[in-house]
Amino acid sequence: MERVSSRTYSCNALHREHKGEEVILLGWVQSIRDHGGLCFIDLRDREGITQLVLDPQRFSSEIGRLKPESVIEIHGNVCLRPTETINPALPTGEIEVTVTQLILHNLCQTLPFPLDEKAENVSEDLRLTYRYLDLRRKPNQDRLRLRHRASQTIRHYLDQQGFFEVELPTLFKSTPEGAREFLVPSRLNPGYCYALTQSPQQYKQMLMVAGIERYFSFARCFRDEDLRADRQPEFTQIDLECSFINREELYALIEGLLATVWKTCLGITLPTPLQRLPFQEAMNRFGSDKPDLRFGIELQDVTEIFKNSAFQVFAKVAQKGGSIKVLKVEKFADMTASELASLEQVAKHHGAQGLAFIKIKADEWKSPFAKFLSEHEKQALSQQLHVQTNDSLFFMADTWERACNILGKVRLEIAEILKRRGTLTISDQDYRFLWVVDFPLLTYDEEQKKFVATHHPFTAPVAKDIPLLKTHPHQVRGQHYDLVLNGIELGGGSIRIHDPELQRFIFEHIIQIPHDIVEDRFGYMLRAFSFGAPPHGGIALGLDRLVALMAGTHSIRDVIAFPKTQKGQDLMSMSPGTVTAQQLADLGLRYLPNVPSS
RNA sequence: GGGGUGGUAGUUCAGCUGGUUAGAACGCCUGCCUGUCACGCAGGAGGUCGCGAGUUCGAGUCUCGUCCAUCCCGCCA
Repeated sequence: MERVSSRTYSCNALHREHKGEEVILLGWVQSIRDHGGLCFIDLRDREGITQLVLDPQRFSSEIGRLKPESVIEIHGNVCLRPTETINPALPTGEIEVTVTQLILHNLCQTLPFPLDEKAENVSEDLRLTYRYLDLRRKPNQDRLRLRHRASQTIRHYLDQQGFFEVELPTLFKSTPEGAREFLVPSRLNPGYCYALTQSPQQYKQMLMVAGIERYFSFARCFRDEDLRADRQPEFTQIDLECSFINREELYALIEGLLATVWKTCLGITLPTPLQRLPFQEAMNRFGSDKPDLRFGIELQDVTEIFKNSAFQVFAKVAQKGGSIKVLKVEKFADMTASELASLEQVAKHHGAQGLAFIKIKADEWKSPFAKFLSEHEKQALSQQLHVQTNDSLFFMADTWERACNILGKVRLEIAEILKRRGTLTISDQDYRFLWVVDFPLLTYDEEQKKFVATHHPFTAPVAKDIPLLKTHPHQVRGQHYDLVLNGIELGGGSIRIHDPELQRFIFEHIIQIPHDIVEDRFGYMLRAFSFGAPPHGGIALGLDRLVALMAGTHSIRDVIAFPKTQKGQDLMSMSPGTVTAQQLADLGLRYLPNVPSS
């Protein structure tokens, strides 16, 4: 292979002012158009495309071998194109480079899949196997470029705000309360394991005790759970923590961050401050703790109306302290059987027995349970929901939480249907941020028969609710906040507990972790909090999700250079891979007999 | 752990109630072509129908199992 010459321009740089210049370009062959007596090559690099013109006689051997996506170096002269052949679609469309020398640096084999727009339809596993090829495509290049720009903007902003970027360990210890973890056996400590950090939560709190005051990092986080389009086993969080901060200050800080990123990367001015919604209200109105506010169709509560209904399904729920929630969809009485079926499927998918509905027609209310509806109930519904002819109503009767949740999913599916019908338009460019606040500090776990932390056990209770901890723990609100955008949770955080006595009380008496286990896992934290711990709080934002939303894609795989499949594999490098018996022996490990090994 | 969808040429797909030699487009190969930029024209090669059983005179098509991918539920403090 010949030596690479110094590149004089990128493939997006040359214009008519460069006419006559001798240039050296390097890049990939995007396309070859050989006309017999004249040959064009589109040369592409990261920045753009330049058209090359070659004399096929002079370069016959090279052109004969050349294939798309080969890497070449050319020396040549910038020429103006004949006026009628200017390509206005190309920034370099006024010129072309007449090639005097062509060096083939790397020949490309026949591609396993096309790299043009058709690649969008190619199966993802094939594209992931050849990820280095898929990443050459402009949409993917643009997404990584956007991710870079967002990261740099965030770094700069946080630096301006007085944050230190500190790298924290990813080898930590197991904290089994949270997500399933990746374990890393310790060779030097046989029988002991590290766990890869689910988040650097405990370390960053220690930084606050250490007097760093303001910390951030792009934290790699690891969770060994089943994957989704918006979940990877390893992902990146914008992780930050501040001392001497209250919730209001933190909201303002993050709102400033988002506004800066949106302005810099998308050219969009975000209106701030962002909307806030208490958890209870979010559930009651949207059936979700991460509501999509780009459309209305809100839930309403009609429990009272059905307290004494002849419709036993509803009456029983109402009498037992459950809730009956309803969605009114205007001008939807003409829903098709398949539209109704898809809504029922969503409801059942999330654990409902069925989906009760009423179609409001001019002459009557059509519903499978119409015969149970009294005139009084109809009137009450009409009045409360402002029902009009051709509206449809969807009901869910269950515990408050389940009724809200399921109808919330139905609400999202209704939006999808209305979008398909063309009666609802939801733009990807419509960014509806909100803070969801006032979460309950504790959630009762039916399986474990005890309270668990709604978010994590370090979350501080709202100060005036602290007395309720002993008497009415479920009423205690946490100083937690979730940041939500268009129905997607971007992240969450809280003001933390910095009082060792309160922290110990919550560990041992509220979430009932035995004393010795508390000492083993969290003893160092409690000790640290007794050596002058500042009040502190923070947040972690999912960088992958953030960039995915900015890029207008719903899959975070699109904004991660080398994502893993749903089984957690990297199809390109074929990881995870097997290890030798010797490697296992070094760690003091052995697979069980039924596990295949190399 | 559970449910849905998909797997046919290099790629994307078609292939009807089971029935001759499994097709199309793009890509690939060969030849021709001096203004293309989705170049054009002519010709050609290319298939273990994911894998394994089964039903059948006969299976790409039906059944069962299995593998892979993907979407979702559980899970993700």
